[in-house]
Amino acid sequence: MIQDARVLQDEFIPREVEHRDHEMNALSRALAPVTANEPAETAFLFGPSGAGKTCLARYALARLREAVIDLNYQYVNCWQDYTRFRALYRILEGIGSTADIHRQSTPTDALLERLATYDGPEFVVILDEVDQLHDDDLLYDLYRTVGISMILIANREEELFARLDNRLVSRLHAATRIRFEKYELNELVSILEDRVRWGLDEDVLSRKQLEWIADAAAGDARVAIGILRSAAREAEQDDVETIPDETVEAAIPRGRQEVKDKNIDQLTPHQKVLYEIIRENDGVAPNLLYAEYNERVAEPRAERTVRNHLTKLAHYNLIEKHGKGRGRTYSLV
DNA sequence: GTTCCACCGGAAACGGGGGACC
DNA sequence: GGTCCCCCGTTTCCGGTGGAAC
Repeated sequence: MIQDARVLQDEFIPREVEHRDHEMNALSRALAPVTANEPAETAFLFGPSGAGKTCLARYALARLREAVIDLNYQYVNCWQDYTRFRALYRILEGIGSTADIHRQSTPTDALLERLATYDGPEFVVILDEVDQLHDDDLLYDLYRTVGISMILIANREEELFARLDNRLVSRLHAATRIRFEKYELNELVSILEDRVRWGLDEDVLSRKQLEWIADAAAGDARVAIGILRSAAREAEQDDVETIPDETVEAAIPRGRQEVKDKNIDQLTPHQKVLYEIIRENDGVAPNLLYAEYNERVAEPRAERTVRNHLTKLAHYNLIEKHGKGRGRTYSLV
């Protein structure tokens, strides 16, 4: 059944990217100066999750590396590396320059200094989920650093610009901005067809079944591939030659849940308790939520910290905040 | 329409933990 | 071993907001 499981993984970079020609051309134009050993234009990729932003950025750099012998690049997920220090540390990893840096004693300025003295080949940094950076100074730092080009990725353009200060906004307005839309049904189907062709036995799924999966994924490629992965895994265990409808049907909620579970796994114990309370009490009000949290946890954190945790849960797309002020409630997505 | 106040989130301070240096 | 410095999760403080109550 499964010939190459890698193509069903989220991190997989395909040999060709479909339905993103316009976006790919725009990104390639922005990166083109690198081929002449010049810094690329800053590129800004916006759009909903599962629209192929990260995939396209990685793909474009992979293509670029085929054309340019000397090129360094580094991928930074600002959701995980959200402080200035951590993001800089990750960036320096891209040029193998972190051996003597200690996470709890080296000053951030020392990392900046090291980056400033970098004189290797052109260096492209992908900052994914850039709106999650706690300190926007990092973007200034990188703008000022010679020899570093940036690809910035975020979900919502307006939200990001709203919190940046004017100097940065004017610079970013000059950047190449590339907007991604959700995939259309037929686009998702053809993405799935490719994955089946590259990774599974021939004809294990009918066109109709792929349409079904694509429809359930609602424009999100990550969810679509998650469902496909779940169905293929199940069918492999059952040792069948084609995937029956029942397996596809069962894989739809499971595939969605897998995407969710990946996020839940990254939560801290306190965040997991909050998620659990909201799961059990849909539409819970803040005061009740805090009270219940205090009940369940041995050493509860302050309310302000809890609010930070809730913001995090909302950003992971695990919970939703409804209403404002006294009308605020929390529920699962 | 006005007042009240629960709630939010920014900013700054605090303190734990860990490495460097003497 | 003592002291200093640094990062970072957490806490404290507080002004702004908007729905509820009057």
